[in-house]
Amino acid sequence: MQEKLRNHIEQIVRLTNDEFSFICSLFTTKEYKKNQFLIHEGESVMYAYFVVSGLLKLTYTDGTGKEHIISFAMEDWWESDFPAYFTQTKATMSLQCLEDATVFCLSLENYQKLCFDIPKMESFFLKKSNLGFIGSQRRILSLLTNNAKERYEQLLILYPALFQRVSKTQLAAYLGVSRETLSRLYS
Amino acid sequence: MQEKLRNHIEQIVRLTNDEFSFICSLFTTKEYKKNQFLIHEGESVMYAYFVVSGLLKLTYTDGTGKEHIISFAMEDWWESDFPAYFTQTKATMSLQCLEDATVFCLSLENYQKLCFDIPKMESFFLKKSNLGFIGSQRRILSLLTNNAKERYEQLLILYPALFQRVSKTQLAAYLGVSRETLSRLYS
DNA sequence: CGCGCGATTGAGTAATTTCAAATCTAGTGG
DNA sequence: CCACTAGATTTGAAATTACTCAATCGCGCG
Repeated sequence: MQEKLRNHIEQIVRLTNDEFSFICSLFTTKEYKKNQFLIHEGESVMYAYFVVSGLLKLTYTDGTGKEHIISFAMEDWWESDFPAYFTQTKATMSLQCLEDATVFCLSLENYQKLCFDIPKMESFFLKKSNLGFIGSQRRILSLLTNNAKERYEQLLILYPALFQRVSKTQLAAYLGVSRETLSRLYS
Repeated sequence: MQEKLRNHIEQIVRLTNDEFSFICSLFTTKEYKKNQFLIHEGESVMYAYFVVSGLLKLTYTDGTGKEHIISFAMEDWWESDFPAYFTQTKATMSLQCLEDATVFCLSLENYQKLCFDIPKMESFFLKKSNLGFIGSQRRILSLLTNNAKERYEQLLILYPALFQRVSKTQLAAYLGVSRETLSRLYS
């Protein structure tokens, strides 16, 4: 199972067996059931998570109680409430399972140790972070530029797998429209 | 003038004089006048820019000719069409001066050299990238959660300086509403 | 003075939301 | 095999919000 993480990292930097053993020693493994929370709004954020299997959603609940989905996290994705993780403050978002999931957990302390002890891992995280930033900008652009229907179709092209796995209600919360409007779109 | 860059970097990592001299040797300086383009859609993206002074906007023009502002870049900000910069492909965005500007230019080659030769700079860029990612996520959340009026007020709180420097038309293009709608908001 | 640019206002139109009701679907137990 | 239920999805209709297009206003500058 650790091999999944290794393959993932080695798509960007090469690792020796010793290095990878060390890396593994800094992660713990956890299993969650559908609907369980990995991060609960208002509580401390202990870990960043690497998703081995399953599907998560990162959400924010606004003042009126409406839930918005900042991102989905599937296999091979990293996810956390990063603002809270990096600053060690309370979560403003929640991270919850849409399917049973297995994740590797990395504490901030171990993240820093990883960066410090294995410079290659710092390169790895830098690349990942840049890609994450670029992805977020693409999403901003999509929200600014496209209407709900176009956003829906873009998402369908970008992540076709999602449509088998999440309800339209969840997709609507990601796209930023009401589920009724989304339902009326594909006519 | 280089001191601005040094201060900026040293807010995150400490530098020796030698290190900083080397860093400086990898940047070139350029001056632009208001309305000039640093990056033009469809052309190659040679540099990432550190803004010494002035104000830039990163824009995307959609199929109907409407311009959307992905971000403003003021003093001490890094900006580029990063997707095109990192992959050395043609720009899909444009970077243009809203005010006369002085920038330091960093080629991708020199960026990589910087990361490779001075690991501290890799740490610096990782931290910056994480902050950029977090900022983008905040913006996504704001677009999903808040209506135009709330977004306007948040922006006002976050970057009060912008309001002295940018026309309402530009602000509207950033907030994702028409300038007429923005005009009607603050009643 | 008059031009040009940005900001504002008005009126009609289009898109989206909200709330409520109806329909569909998968799983359960009889 | 069928009835039943919970959850998700769809539909309807009214209300709200934002957009477009056009006209007007305000101001600085040659």
